[in-house]
Amino acid sequence: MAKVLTARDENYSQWYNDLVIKADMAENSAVRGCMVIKPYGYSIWEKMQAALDQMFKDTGHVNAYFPLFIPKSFFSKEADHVEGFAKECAVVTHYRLRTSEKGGIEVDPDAKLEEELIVRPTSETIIWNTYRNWIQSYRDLPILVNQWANVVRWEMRTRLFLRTAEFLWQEGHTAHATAQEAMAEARQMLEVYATFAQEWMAMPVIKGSKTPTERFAGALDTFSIEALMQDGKALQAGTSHFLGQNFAKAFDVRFTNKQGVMEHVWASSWGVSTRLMGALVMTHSDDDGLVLPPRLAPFQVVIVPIYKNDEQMEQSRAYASELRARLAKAGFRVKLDDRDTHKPGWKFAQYELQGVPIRLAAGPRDIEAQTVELARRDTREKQSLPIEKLEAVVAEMLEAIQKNLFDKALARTQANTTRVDSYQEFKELLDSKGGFFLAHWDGTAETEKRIKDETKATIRCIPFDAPDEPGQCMVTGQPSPRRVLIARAY
RNA sequence: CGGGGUGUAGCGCAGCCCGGUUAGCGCAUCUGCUUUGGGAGCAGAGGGUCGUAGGUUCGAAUCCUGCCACCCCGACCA
Repeated sequence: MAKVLTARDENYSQWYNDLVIKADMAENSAVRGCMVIKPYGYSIWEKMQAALDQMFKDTGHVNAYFPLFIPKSFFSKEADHVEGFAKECAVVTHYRLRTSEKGGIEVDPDAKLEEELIVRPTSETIIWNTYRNWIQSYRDLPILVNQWANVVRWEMRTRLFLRTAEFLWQEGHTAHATAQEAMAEARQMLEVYATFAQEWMAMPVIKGSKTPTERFAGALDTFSIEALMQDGKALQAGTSHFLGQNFAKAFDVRFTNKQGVMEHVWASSWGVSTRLMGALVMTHSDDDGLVLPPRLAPFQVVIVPIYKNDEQMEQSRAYASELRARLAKAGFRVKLDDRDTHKPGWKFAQYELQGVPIRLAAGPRDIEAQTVELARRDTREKQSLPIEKLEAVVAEMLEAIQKNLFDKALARTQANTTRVDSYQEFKELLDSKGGFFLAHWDGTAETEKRIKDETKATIRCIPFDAPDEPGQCMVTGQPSPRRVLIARAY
């Protein structure tokens, strides 16, 4: 088969770029740093959205929508927050164009905005400014709102899905009467993300707390799920934040508690973005293309009819069409590709590139024997299946694929997680093997910075499940209560 | 923003150093015939302001200057 992708071990990032484009997920647009998400890619994103949205609803959240534009003054109200985002904000300064004397159009200098508007890089400020009007009493709490939206962060260097100037995401913003409640919310939503990553994306993750330097701008505590990609680099797949009373104080959001005392509200926020698409690609796919977990695949099964002439074409199409109807009726997402404009071999390769979990092929031999050829994407196994077993085998196999993908990714993550006790050993293994490292750290920002400057690796998180294990910092020898997760990251 | 590179058909490239017929190749597209169980073959066809503006020259894709765009490597980041 003709290779259309760069092999992973030849050039991993080239492989990723090729794959996203060849699988028809997304492409670069006329706007620098912004991508076009194509229908196939968007369909995967819709599957993610649907699953997450249901999980949000199941945990008591409701959706709302806040403006794309944020008055500049809002940003300056929370010092850490403004500093965190100032360098990557797009700003709207004018509201009108006019015809230029030289032909074409130009910005009308007379249409300058009184107050410039920031295109949201995140919505804490506009939302907390709004919450002020919604909250007077403890009876108004909690507020559990999520929004699905686009945000803009003017990045220097971009990559499809992994880092784009504009991206799609959801951001949850909650308001609570107590710190405990807000913290519990942040922790709960991280669990939701971990469950989604593992059960839907088949992507194992490590849950933990960020160090103070890696914290979200304006948060008191940031939690994340970290996944290990096939090239040995970590990817932060979701975050939640305990915001304390920072935004409530900045926007003067207070409530009267049960004792009749005025208090500032406690907050959390949490989000995942289209970056999950990149994580999905880099977790399971191979040199022949995308490999999708069945629960997120736009099509779980694709059927390709085989024929040599018009008569056979009609027969194979009818046969395949029946199979399609049976599978659809059984509740599977199934596509019949009976186009006569492409040959079977081309279709096989294309659907492998697009990661369809199961492919069925049916031709004269199958009609004769009442069978169908079934091929599974993850293991490349093929078998001839009597059609009476179709629904049962497909159901079983989709579950097997979903499980196999997770098991393989988990085994890979575990095999590439190394406990190290010396800084020298860490540096050597980081270059030769990569992956996650569990090491002792003295808890200081200085040591953290030194590791980052010298190795480009960062402390990804302090894992929740790290056991108490007193030791000595691998860099300074100072005491450390437990190991932290370190890796080079996207 | 620093360093490097590239702009030629929808995509990928050659041609440029050393200026000179009608700018070429692969893939893709279109037509016809043969094909169709792993990315088909043959024959034919269409498609170009050579990034852009100026300059040098009898003559510029080719030489010179400015500008623009994009890519790669750094610093920053979900």
